[in-house]
Amino acid sequence: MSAGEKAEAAPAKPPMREALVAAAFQLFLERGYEQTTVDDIVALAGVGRRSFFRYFPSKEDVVFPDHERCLADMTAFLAASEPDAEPVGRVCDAARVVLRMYAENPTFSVQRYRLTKQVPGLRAYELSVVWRYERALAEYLRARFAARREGTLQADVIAAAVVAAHNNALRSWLRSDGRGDASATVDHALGYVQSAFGAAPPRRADEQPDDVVVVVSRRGAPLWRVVQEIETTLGRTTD
Amino acid sequence: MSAGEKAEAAPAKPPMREALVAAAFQLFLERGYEQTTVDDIVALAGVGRRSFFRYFPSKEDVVFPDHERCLADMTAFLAASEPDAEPVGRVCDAARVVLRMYAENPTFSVQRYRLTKQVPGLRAYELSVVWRYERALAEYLRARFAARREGTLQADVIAAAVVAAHNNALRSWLRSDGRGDASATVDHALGYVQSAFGAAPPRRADEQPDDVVVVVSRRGAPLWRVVQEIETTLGRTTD
DNA sequence: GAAATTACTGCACTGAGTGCCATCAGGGGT
DNA sequence: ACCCCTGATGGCACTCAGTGCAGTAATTTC
Repeated sequence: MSAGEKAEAAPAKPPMREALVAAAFQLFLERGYEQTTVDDIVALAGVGRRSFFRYFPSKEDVVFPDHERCLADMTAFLAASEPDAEPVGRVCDAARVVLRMYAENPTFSVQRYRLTKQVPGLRAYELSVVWRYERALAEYLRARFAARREGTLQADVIAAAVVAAHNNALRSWLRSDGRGDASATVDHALGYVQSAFGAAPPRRADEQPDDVVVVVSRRGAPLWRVVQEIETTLGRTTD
Repeated sequence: MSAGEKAEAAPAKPPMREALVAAAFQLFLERGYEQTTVDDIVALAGVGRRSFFRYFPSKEDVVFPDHERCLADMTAFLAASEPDAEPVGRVCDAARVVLRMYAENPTFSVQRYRLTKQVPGLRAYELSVVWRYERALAEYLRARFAARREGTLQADVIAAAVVAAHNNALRSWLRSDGRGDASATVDHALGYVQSAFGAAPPRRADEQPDDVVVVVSRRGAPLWRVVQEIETTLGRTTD
């Protein structure tokens, strides 16, 4: 109302949207999500109730105001991939696009994390948001794996693993109130996925592609230990 | 519906619950989920509206009437694991517990699949159901991986991969109207996950624990191929 | 300056979900 | 038989999210 903003930076971005988000979070933080009605929000923002649902299809959407744009960004990022790019590494980079969105507003992301952590309805909504990211990754991988026999299976599994690793790192960062290094955390988590699915981290041109690795194992050790050994042996060479 | 079961197996299961599910699905199938109100359902079932919400906390829950029990079954299955069981194989078996629930009622599962596929609200609800399964698997793995450095990360990623593989196989089976072999499909999908994360099939006691295995690999091959090679070399000895 | 387009508001309505109380069945105990 | 207690049910009124429709103000366009 009283803010005399000059309309020049954003291409006619409606300030009402931001006002609604601000009013909503103010109320959510001071009395909780479920104790806040949409009428409360629009009353604080000084707008009509109908306008709220013009900008946000549901009450939950106001908690994730930028995910629609972020999903579009990620999809565009994947669509802009070079056709010979390494697929697993590419979807890992796509996950980093999402992480950047979170890292841009640490305080907002932490507030939202606390909210979604304790409101079951918001957790469920977040799942549907994350699911759309996962589907976008899986669709990209399916297209790239079309030639493989188990292409869609591998695509779905790898997409799920990438999202899980991303979320694990993201939550760990959010739990630290956004103080740690988000990029490093997520890089590490995605490195694990890449090592598991053999997305060979891009090998330098000067390396010998025909190197031979010899692994010796007692059969008494569980297989997963052997595999871990091999993973570190093979994976560490370039990391 | 017409089966005149003697009340001896189940401990006094309320028939009202079944009646509500039957009435709900009848209406959902003939006019669609969103075109059916709770009042319609209770009118057809001949019960009071309040009773519906006594048995199902929300309208969505009537579509997944047995998932609560199934989740309890799966949790119990994991809790009953022997402490030295191979963790990844164990969560794969837990996923098979869920699959069995679907396979018990193929026609019902297929009907529900068609419904959830085209109703966004139900898809979102299914995500929250699946998420609880995934969390149960992840919690089990976290406990088993407590000693590892990256235990929680590995647990989350593996749980997500198992769920993704299970869902991929399950959907493939549902898309075939429940005609194919659900177990074989899911076994194959879970085999991929096990090969990626190195879950060893249980080894017999009469084997030599001190055998030595040598694996040779060109570095040019993707890691997952190497892992597959190792898995067959080590795993085939007992399977 | 009129017309058209757009952004916003108000109002009434549907439908999900909840709290409260009345009712009715069965089971013991006396 | 009687009463009491408990648990399952039904009925009602209420809140609140979300929608359709109509009306109004602001901005653009000719």
